Amino acid sequence: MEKQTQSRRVTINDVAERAGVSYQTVSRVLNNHPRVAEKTRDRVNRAIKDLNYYPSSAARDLAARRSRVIGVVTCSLAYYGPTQMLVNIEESARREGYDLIFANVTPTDNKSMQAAADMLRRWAVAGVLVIAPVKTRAYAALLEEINGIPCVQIDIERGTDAASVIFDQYRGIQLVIEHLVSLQHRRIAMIDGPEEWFGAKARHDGYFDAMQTAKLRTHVIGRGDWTAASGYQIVESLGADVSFSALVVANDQMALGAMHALMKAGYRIPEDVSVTGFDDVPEAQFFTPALTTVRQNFSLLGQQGLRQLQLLLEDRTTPELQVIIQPELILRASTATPHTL
Amino acid sequence: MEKQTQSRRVTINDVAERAGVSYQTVSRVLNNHPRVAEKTRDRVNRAIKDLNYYPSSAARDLAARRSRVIGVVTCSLAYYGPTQMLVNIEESARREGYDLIFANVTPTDNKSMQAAADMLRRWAVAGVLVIAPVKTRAYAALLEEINGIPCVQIDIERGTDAASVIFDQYRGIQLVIEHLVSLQHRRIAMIDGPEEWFGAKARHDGYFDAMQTAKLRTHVIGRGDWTAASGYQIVESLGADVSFSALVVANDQMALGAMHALMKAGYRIPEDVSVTGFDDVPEAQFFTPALTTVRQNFSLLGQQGLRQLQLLLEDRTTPELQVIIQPELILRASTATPHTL
DNA sequence: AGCATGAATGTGAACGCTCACACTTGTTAA
DNA sequence: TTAACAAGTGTGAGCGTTCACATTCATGCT
Repeated sequence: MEKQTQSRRVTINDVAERAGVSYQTVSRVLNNHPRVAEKTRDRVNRAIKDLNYYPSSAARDLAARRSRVIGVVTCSLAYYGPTQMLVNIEESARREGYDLIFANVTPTDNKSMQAAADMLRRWAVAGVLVIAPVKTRAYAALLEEINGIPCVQIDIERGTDAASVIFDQYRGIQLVIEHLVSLQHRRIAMIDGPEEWFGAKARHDGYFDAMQTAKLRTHVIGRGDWTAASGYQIVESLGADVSFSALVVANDQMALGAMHALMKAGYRIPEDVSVTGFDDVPEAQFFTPALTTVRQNFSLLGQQGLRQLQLLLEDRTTPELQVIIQPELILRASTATPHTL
Repeated sequence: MEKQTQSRRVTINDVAERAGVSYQTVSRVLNNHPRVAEKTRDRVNRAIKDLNYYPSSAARDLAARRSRVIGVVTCSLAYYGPTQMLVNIEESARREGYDLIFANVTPTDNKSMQAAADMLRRWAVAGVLVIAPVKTRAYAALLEEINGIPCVQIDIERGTDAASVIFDQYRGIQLVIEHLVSLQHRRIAMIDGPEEWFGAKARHDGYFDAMQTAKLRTHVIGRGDWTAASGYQIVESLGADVSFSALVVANDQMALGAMHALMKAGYRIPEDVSVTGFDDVPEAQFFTPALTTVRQNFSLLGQQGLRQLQLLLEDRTTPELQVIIQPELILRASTATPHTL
């Protein structure tokens, strides 16, 4: 590795000169073109190493009129789910040789959406992955704005007529209800998540339909905002009116808050009330008591998201429009047959 | 907004033609050059809107030989801290008009570091923010590799001789010890975080020095890996040997696990044992009992990180090399004067 | 021997922008 | 009156690549 005398950038021409070939041959080596003699290839790679050369992505994208950048639009990175999605998408993308440019948006903020769309257009990204767990006008505007750019939506409404990857959260809650029913629970209440979230809707619907199948009365005691605080408040506001033996909560954090409030009110878990969560955050196992919950495979989600996008990029057509990933019920200590029986 | 007949990209020339000016004038408008007549500016902006024009960032960066992209290198996005840092950095960067390209690395994995360095060089980023809470050879290699690119390190060793922003975690733990001492605790034990993490070291040192100041014996009962599981195991492995009235845990998750194990062994918190955490994750308030912990201002961290970087970009010199952000003690229900007194 | 074939390499132009400079005006000061 | 200046605008070149095509050279076939 030589030091450069000037701070001028090392270009493909410098490499070509050193290797004694034309710039085009260097370009071929860079792009793994098959018709380069082994010997030449070695010589070029040698020169690249020696000069400490890095191809300019900006120049490549400009000249090739296509980019190797994927845009990721996320929201609500404060929550467990979206963060996991981002990390796993990044991993998949890097493995496939894409760079990631990323924008975090506020689902209700048109400004942030416009900024994200601007960025995606300016960089002429090859494709976009939008994590859109919420239904808002701002999201619709974003999708409209990037119309024409291959796009896969993550964690969106089931049945959406667009390339997407989702978890089967509806089924996830059904697994929970089936489990509780098998434990002899008959009075099963629920705490919903925020109305605008697709996931909250799916979990709600799963509860309703499973309860109907089991011929049980539904009882939604409140709607939280995913935070432990809201779960706590909903249970606390119930006062002495805990007329259920099991409480199905739409996510782990709210379940934590709910358990906290139940125990404060003198209820034992699971002896008096069983509680379940959703997401299986890493801490759930160590809540008191350890939480029965539903696990989602984020790694698979990331992979599938990128795969869908690549299919779109290749032949502009997807075999399955919506990939649905099945969740897994995780049994722990917060559920049991009620003692009142 | 007109539809284009061809899918050819709208360029600066198209805008120029429509506005009846030269491309250079359009460029001036794009870059807010002062010497453009108001009327001309309006006409150009009009044309931009009409044609739905987005300047090509790739072309701009190439021509200008400088980029408006900032690279962010993160690690351990599974944890609360790094995620918060990323989100807040993104917000600050966007506000200042930078785009963010991002790479998540594994601190021990040289491959991932090399991939990150590659990306940063290929994009000729204006600057880099490295979240480096761990001391590893791979990180050192990364910093070496991007030598020459303005770089601010986040959450790094105190006293490091490089532009950086950190939390005063040493002081944070001291606040905890002072609090416990004021509650009459004398046998205060600690659970450390993983050895390679700067934060774990700072928290450990803060404990040692504060205990010495209070003339108390130190007692480290174990070293966890930040997970609730490890906190649980450390306390569980103690068996009946709980010879302390207060347990200072290096983060909230491990504190959760520790509390779980303590309660399972029949100890009441805080009556028998006080427990404290660190980070103030959103759930900490709803642990059972609510956790006394230390809060860190991530928003400020993001702002300061970007500000440091901008100073580096502007005059290549920083007034203060290391910005230190003070933490805040959050008192909750997991600490009290011990009943044994 | 002559010629098509394919592998390996080279050449000019283009991608969409910014930079440095040059050019037109109209206004001000000597 | 005339130079000097500043405001506003335009022109040529170049950033570091890839693309389409052209060229060279060895090889095998008739």
